[in-house]
Amino acid sequence: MTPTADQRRSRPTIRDVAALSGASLKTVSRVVNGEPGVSDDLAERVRAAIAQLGYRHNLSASNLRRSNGKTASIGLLVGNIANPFSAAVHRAVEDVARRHGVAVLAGSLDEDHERERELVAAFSLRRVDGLIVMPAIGDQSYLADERRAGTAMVFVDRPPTFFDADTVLADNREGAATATAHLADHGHRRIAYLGDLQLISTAAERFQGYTDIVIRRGLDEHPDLVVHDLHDVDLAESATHALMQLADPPTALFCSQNLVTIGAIRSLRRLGLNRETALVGFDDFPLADLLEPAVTVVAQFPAEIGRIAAEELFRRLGGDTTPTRRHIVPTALIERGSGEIAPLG
Amino acid sequence: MTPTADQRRSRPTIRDVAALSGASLKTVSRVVNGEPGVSDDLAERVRAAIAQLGYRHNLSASNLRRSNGKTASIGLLVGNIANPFSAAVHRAVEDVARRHGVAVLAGSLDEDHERERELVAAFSLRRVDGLIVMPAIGDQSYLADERRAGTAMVFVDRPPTFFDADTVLADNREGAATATAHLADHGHRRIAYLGDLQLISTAAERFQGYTDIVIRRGLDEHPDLVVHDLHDVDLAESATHALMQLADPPTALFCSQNLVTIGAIRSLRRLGLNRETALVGFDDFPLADLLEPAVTVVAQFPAEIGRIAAEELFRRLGGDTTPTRRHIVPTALIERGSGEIAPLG
DNA sequence: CTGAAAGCGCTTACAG
DNA sequence: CTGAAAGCGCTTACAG
Repeated sequence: MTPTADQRRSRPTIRDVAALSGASLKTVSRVVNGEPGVSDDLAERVRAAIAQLGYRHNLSASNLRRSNGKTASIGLLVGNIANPFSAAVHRAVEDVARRHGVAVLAGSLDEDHERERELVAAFSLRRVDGLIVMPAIGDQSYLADERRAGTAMVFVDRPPTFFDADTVLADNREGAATATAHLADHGHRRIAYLGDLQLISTAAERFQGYTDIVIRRGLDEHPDLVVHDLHDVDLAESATHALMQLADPPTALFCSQNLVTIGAIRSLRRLGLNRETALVGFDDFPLADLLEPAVTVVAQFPAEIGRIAAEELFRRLGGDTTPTRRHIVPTALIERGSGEIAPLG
Repeated sequence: MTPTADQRRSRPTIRDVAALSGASLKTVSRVVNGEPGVSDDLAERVRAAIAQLGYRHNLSASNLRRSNGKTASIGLLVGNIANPFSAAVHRAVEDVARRHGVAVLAGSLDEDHERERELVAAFSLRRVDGLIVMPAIGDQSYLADERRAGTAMVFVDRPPTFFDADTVLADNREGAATATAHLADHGHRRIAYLGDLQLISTAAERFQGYTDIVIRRGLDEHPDLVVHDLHDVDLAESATHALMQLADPPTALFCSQNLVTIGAIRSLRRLGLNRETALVGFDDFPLADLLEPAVTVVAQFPAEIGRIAAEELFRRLGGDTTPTRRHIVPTALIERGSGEIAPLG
């Protein structure tokens, strides 16, 4: 006896289903794809064979011949999958993709341009229909080939460099201005800026927003009050420590990013200054309301950013060829206490 | 003039590369796959053509004919991609997969068994080589077909039900016992248990660990001290509130899960009891050290769990057919303050 | 309503 | 070292 499909370890194919049900390949294909024009009787026999064999359609093989060639999968490139902002974007993208029957491949860039190119290549090899990219520092002109091949693309959180594509951004400059103005409104004139790598566009935008208010309100300007390139908690903590040792220390801090905010809080705690130094952070974080004082932040809405980006991508995949768009998602100031501390004296 | 490959919008194929370089399909295939036996000269011409055309290998087509049939992609199913525990597992899996040149498809289950089946089907359709699953409540016997078809599988965080497969778990029972014993060591006899859905195996294990110590140490046993089925922050908060209104309230709380811990803390804060009620949480969380009091926890190591699971999966994909294994990853008590509060009086 | 032949982009199994 | 033919699992484009 020759082995039948379900005795072998390999997967049953459409051929096995055809043999068992006594239908042709094409008829099985029709049933599997829900195409009309198969008698109820035959369709039922085919379905029974599918169930009996545990047949599972091969999407890749199907796509190879199919004219539209969609793989029903998209790629998502974020800073770091384990980071709450990226994770919230990811979840929102997943939810939209799911409604479209599309699977999501995801990868972390760790601010590494080489890694970005590798991941794009890896996803391209797998013929993703589209890409949602939170780009690393570096330019995106290399994506031209990819787009020419028909891959849809949307950028999130940061705009692409030397490349034009749909982009969904938080209102970084405005949000930072709001944070800084809020501190000024509470009487602060020496407001420090603690920011991430200057090469990151969001950091640059947030610094602009801070500067806008410093100039407009005539606040104290001093090079010591501005610290850039704080990319992790430890750097932020020591920078804050140094800042508070100045002869004339700031009375308020604007922290342009999550990890910076946490580093600054650690430092203020250690110095016992957390109840007298005002602080506003850019980007909300879990438990910000349970710290003492609770932390005032400019919240971004990563889930909203992810959702819009995914919808934009599917609009493009649906054939929309209108000019490139840029969505700006507003931020919101959440007053919790740390930003409402008045300057001493 | 007929359009050439790079003028059309579609992707160039191996055929276009062959035509441009003057080599045969097979030779181009050899170069693309790094197979030996191509003269330097020809290989160089092929590479030049690839670069000029922006040719990108089609992994699906390649796999269709290839004997091993590997898609170099795996699927990861977690509770919720946006949850820190799941996200940490995901990142660890990504890092291992990356070293193997494998891409990761990920999806969230939201404790929904139907969703689990849908995602497995969606990933199966895409012929993932393996699956790493943090299963939802419900049984996993439906995976038998999938495994017969050759898909490797590893379970994380929770064991599969009615299905045997490699599994990587935290030491839930032991960790919960350690937490409870720690509270007893600090003089507590009325220790409440606040837990997640009893149907979740980790919750059941943790309750066992709590019970082990209650019995061994002869601690107070009262039905009011045990609250199950707290699946979110709000439920945990109100359950804690009710607990503290008892005629004889607990002097210490063991919170068997992250969100429960946070809900309990919110409640204690609101009641002004956070500095006099001892609390140990299962599973660490960001900023636990910055709360007041800082939160003592039994830490799990999700990155470690994810890494071991991924390595296990690749071991199986590499052909290992030894019997199913179960890895237990130890937990660690981190004393930060909340767990070291002595009972009043 | 049903199916036989050709072909998607690639690799296998050969032959030179 | 190099390549022509057949075939992977499916769909397209036809024909009945």
